Amino acid sequence: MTDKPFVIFIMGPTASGKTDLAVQLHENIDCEIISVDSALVYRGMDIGTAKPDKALLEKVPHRLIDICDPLESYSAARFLQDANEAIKEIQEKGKMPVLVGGTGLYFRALEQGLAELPEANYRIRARLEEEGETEGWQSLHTRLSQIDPAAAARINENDPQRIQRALEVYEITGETMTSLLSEGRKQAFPFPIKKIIMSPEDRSILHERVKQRFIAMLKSGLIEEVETLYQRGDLSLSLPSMRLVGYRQVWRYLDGQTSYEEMQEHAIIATRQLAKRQITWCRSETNADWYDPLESGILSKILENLKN
RNA sequence: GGCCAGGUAGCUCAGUCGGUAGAGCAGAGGACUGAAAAUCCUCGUGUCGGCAGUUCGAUUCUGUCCCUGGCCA
Repeated sequence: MTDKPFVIFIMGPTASGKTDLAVQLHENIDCEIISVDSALVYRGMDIGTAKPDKALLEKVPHRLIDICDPLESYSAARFLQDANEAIKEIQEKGKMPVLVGGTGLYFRALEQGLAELPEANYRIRARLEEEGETEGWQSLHTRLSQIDPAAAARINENDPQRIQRALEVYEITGETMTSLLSEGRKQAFPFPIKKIIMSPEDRSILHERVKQRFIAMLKSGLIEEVETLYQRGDLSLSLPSMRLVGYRQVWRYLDGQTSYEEMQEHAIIATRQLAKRQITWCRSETNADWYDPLESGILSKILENLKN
């Protein structure tokens, strides 16, 4: 429909109807879909991540779904590489890439690039983790403030994950995170982007959808899905995959730490909070067109919009 | 019907030896560079169940009524 190789981003909170829109676009324009969602990459985690079902994926393939085992951890950097590759392939076929998902960091990494930082080193992380547990994270924060005062000022002393990362970067490279970041982001996105944000105007509607969706997940066998993962024996709550909204709560329930009712309530709450964070991320997007999924005739508006 | 324990923020509760009250959770806003569905930060006025009494002053003490739970009939 156009000669310019632009791409479409469809962003928005969980349960907002992003996937439906992507599928509708697929029916109307010559495009292929790339998932931008850190949760959909894991194999065997279908119900709890509200992944499009097999039949739909058959009809409308999504890239970057089911690409790693729950034992692995995916990352923004891997996404950047995978997504760029997928975009290239799709464009070579003369089609338009449509990227749809809820992971703000991945969209931003793709659009603006990432700085040249070292990749995670799990040996160092494990050691820092242990030091954090025994000495207290405040103590590691103090250590960071001696190495990289600017990073320590930016990172809250209660934020173990970022303290750990900043120390890790220094241990691997001998350079501070601040100085590496100051060199700037590499490989910014070379194509024009059409950003579409799907988000209900009325938050309470999103809350209700989240609740109904989780109840439906339980009915379709979420407990059994998590039980299969639980019984593998090699997974644990410390893994990113098992910390996902819903999985974490069901895992604790299977572990006997919470009742069924608590599990359900906590999972719904965690999903609401996720949606809120995703909306916060969307608000900081520039040049985005916002649509309310409850509004009628969105598709034709968007198709019209894409012509310009 | 009698006795006992309660009625304080959306929820669970703390507290005020009488000077109109604060935690956790929820919720809202924000941050975000190889874990991001992660990890953090900020934000607390509510007829202290109703009415009356004592008092300069009552959410706090007294009386009474209403409601909830428990025990006894």
